Amino acid sequence: MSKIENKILTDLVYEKLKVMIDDGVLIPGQKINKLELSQMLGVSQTPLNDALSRLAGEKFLEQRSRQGYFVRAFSDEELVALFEMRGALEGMAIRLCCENATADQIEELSDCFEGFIFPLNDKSYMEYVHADKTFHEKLIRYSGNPILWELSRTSGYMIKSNMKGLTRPPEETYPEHMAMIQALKDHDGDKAQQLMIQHHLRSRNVFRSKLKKKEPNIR
Amino acid sequence: MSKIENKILTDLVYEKLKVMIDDGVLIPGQKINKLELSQMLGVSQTPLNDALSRLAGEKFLEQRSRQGYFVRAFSDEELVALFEMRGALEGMAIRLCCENATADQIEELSDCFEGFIFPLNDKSYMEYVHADKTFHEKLIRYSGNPILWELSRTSGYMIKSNMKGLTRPPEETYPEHMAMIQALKDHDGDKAQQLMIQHHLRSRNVFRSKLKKKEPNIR
DNA sequence: TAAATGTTTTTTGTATACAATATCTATTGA
DNA sequence: TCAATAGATATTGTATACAAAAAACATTTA
Repeated sequence: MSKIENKILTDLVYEKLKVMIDDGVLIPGQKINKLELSQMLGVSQTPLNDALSRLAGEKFLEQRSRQGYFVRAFSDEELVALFEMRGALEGMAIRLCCENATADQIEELSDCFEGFIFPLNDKSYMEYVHADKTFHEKLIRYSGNPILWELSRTSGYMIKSNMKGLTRPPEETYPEHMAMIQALKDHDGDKAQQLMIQHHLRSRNVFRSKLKKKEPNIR
Repeated sequence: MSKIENKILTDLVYEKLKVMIDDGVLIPGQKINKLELSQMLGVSQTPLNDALSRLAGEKFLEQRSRQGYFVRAFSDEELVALFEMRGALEGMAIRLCCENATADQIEELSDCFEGFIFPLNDKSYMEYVHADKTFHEKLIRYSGNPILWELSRTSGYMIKSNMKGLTRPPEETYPEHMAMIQALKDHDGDKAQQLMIQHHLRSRNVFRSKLKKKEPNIR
């Protein structure tokens, strides 16, 4: 039997704000006007403050002394760092999946990318975006590591790096995903981890090359 | 010229609480009495609340609806997960060090474990504990990844897993550290990452074997 | 015009009050 | 003696008020 929900206002505000960030109602870099926002949500400033602090702890927001809260924006340099982090975490996740995931779960992961025929049309492109997201999410869930799972749901880092669309075209990433799925089926943790790390480092390189083009002008 | 500090009360409370958790004044599992604590610190409940929320976001505390805040305690299962996470993150850190760290920085990393002669006496054992901590910390700093660096300073996961003493004896970990340092000097990122992951997974196994001994009784 | 100064407005950060809820304690009945 | 209930106490969660600081605006001066 499911528990009766008896949530606290703070939690409701917290969840609402997270959705607002996810939906782009609150834009990266934007200043949060506490008074305005609390009136908009129909709550006092106290539960809003609590929610804002928590979101700052989770890196969705940034607090600047005496200036208030701002929606966290990631520089190109930080985006590079973000993909390195994801490579690390998801690399470990897929390794653990090789050890812990059931046959059914591996089947499910494999099914994510079933039936794509290239070149993709607009509809199947959208489906690929979705497949990509669920694949990486399920990997974490089936890794059996509760900390990774918690991080993926509550860390602004993980969620924000997942938000923007694809960084590389499906033609490029599809074979990489296939190779990972093969490694999963072979229960080859070392191989799978290597592949996942490479997968994310290649995405990182997209941002890093952007960065390098800028730098010379600054010097 | 250094800026004049004009910190907010919330931040001071936040930092104080972090020290209190680190020093064991606040014990894992313990309930936080807000009224008592606010009086102890000589502040009102508002800045305390903000600090508590932030610390919950960073996973130092846990908030249970209508019961308040508790110092976060990690089960054996979560400790296993924690070391898997550290393996992932520090594995990436050492890989990046192979790419980005300067010769001086690699020298500095190597120096951490200079001059240990086995068997260690009480004094040199303590020095080894310290060396271990600084080695892993510097790796993250010299990786050039600002997100990893931020995480290592503000994530309850990272800090808490670092708090307890050594999980394995120096005799066992010393050669592992030496191998990593060699890989660093060779700028062999793949190798270094592999070694680091194995290093932490072995520590994980210490907790995992504890877990397995318990399980059969539950069934 | 543009920079510097002074004034007003807005917004933050903090304290405090209070109602709702949980926890503890005492009492009753089996 | 123990469990169940009712009452008292403590603690949380929320609203509100207000001082201090920042931001915006207007005014003066070069």
